[in-house]
Amino acid sequence: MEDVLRSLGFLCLGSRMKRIGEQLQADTQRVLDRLDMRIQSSQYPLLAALDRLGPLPVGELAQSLGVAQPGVTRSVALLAELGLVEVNPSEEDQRRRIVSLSRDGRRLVDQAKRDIWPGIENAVADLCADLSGPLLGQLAAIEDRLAATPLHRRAENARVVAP
Amino acid sequence: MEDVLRSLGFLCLGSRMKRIGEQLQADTQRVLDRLDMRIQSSQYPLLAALDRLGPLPVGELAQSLGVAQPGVTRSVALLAELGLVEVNPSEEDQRRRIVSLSRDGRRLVDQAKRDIWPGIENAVADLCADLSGPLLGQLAAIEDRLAATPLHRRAENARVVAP
DNA sequence: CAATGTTATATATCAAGTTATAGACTTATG
DNA sequence: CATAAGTCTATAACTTGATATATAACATTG
Repeated sequence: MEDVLRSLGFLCLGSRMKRIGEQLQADTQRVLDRLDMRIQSSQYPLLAALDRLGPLPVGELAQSLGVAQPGVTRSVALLAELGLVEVNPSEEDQRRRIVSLSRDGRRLVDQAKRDIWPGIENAVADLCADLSGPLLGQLAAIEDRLAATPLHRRAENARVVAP
Repeated sequence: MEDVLRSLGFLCLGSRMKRIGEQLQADTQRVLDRLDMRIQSSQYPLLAALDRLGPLPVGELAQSLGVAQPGVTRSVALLAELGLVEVNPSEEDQRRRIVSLSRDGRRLVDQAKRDIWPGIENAVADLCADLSGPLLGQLAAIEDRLAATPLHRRAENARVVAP
């Protein structure tokens, strides 16, 4: 069966990148599920942002993640519910709400940085290894490789190779 | 403000590709809005699939687009509502419902192929022109270029260059 | 050939993004 | 200094993807 998005090339590049991104996220989720993590893969970037940049107001968090503010408001509400982040009003400006990692969130991030993220990063790096040339060709190669060996298998192998 | 997804590299490649895809779709939508098209940019791949492959049952349509079947069922219902596709039960197998372009759908696709898609394709090709090297670098270049000159501006220019 | 299993589609629910807008607070100005 | 304008966050409504499951039609088999 012809892959129409691939055939259409640049015309549907947006749909195609979205599709690849979704598959990567879903595969990553599988890896996390096996490790008994209780949050969605899509929440990690927010936690990583707080880890890298320290406490941030909602708007700057959205900007640093490159998403719209309401999405961050919702994610923050969810993570606060789980006890992974804390939200405090800013002292200088009562409109701003400063988001920071809670103790549990700190622990989760530290564990992820040590035990989980390296494996995922290696798996994705493996997936993209030795790619070069035009973008569309690289995307096709990624799709083919993912179909041949899903990410969670690569994560296992990668973990063996990089202890 | 640091772009966290970019800093995290392979670890968040899925989120990042999704983000780029969404921006491309949104920008494409802007181009279409200006041209008074009444459907969403995300529906075009389905119409293009029917155009390329002819009438197809729902499942094969999903497969050719690389998305899950319920998404196609929903899109088809929407496009049928708009009168752009028709759905008929298969004769051999009463479970299958064959989707095809209606007369209006045919006309829309023909018009799009003639007047609209080339401009979009050129704009995206322009966006990706002269890219080479590692994937992450190309993605960063695309993000930078999109930020500098949004797609709808490129579409205008591309149309002038390629009559 | 009835019962069981399989397949195709529809439906329900969820997730995570979007835009538009409202409400609270801050800043600027006449 | 009161009011107007602006900024920050939350909420509502929508989009578009996903998975899980129900239903209906077909296929197989004891």
